[in-house]
Amino acid sequence: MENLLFDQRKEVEDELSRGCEYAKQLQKILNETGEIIDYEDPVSSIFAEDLMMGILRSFNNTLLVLNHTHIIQFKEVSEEGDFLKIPNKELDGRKRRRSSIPTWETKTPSLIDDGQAWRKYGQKVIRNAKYARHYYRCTNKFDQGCKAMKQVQQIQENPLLYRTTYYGNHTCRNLHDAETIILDSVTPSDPSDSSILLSFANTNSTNPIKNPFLSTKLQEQKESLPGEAYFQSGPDLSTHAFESSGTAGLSSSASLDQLDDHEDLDDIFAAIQILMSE
DNA sequence: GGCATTTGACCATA
DNA sequence: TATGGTCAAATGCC
Ligand SMILES: [Zn+2]
Repeated sequence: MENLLFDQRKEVEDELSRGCEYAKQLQKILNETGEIIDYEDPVSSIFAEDLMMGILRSFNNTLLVLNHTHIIQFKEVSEEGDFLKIPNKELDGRKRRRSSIPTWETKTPSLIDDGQAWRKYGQKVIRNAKYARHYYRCTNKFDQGCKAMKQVQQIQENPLLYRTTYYGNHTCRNLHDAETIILDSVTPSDPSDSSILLSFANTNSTNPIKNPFLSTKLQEQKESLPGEAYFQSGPDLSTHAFESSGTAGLSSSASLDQLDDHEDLDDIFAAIQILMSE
């Protein structure tokens, strides 16, 4: 028992350290000090995206270890074809990107507050699907022109499972309390001191981080998405989830040509530019 | 009043 | 023309 806790703690610490490293590197890239990113250079593009995925994955894994009742699978959505494709016509301008390629999706046994402000704008019964699909857009769509969207759909009952598909990235900022995530630049001094130096500074001290999947708070849904946010999972299940989520790893060797169609990078860089211009 | 959700109508696309 | 995505009026919540 004691050992198990110890092992888990080790895993948690490793994941946190890794996430911290990713975040630091990413911060280095995004830092106000320089426009290091060459927006035309696909290599640095991939690098930035990989770092982001690394961060998310590390925090995800941490969550799995800490609370194995949550099973979250990340799926990096490359153009696997399962999804709606961009109309193959000559792009007819860069404006109307109706249904574009999702940036990523997760499957969770419960609805998760990803820390963003979403506004529901539709709900649709999907043919051949048992459960309706729910459409959300960022609350700041109009005041800040944020194009982030997501769709949530229950995909099975027992075990309860929801799929959340994200489209685009947030270009909005939380004006009121700009929740800037500032990584403590202090070097991880003493490894024997088990306190991991992953500190997030925050202008206001109420809510530490608004990071997807760190919060376990259940919200939304009243009637349509049946509540019953209750589930159980055996220990093996969580272990499996942990392994499977680790399989992907960082693949910065992803073929470059694949990314050509990856318009979503535009959105990422739009967000970065906004971040840097402030 | 100001914002969020609900829900049928409307629209774009294949 | 069927399906999925979005709009917007009605409604609800604080
Ligand atoms: Zn946003």
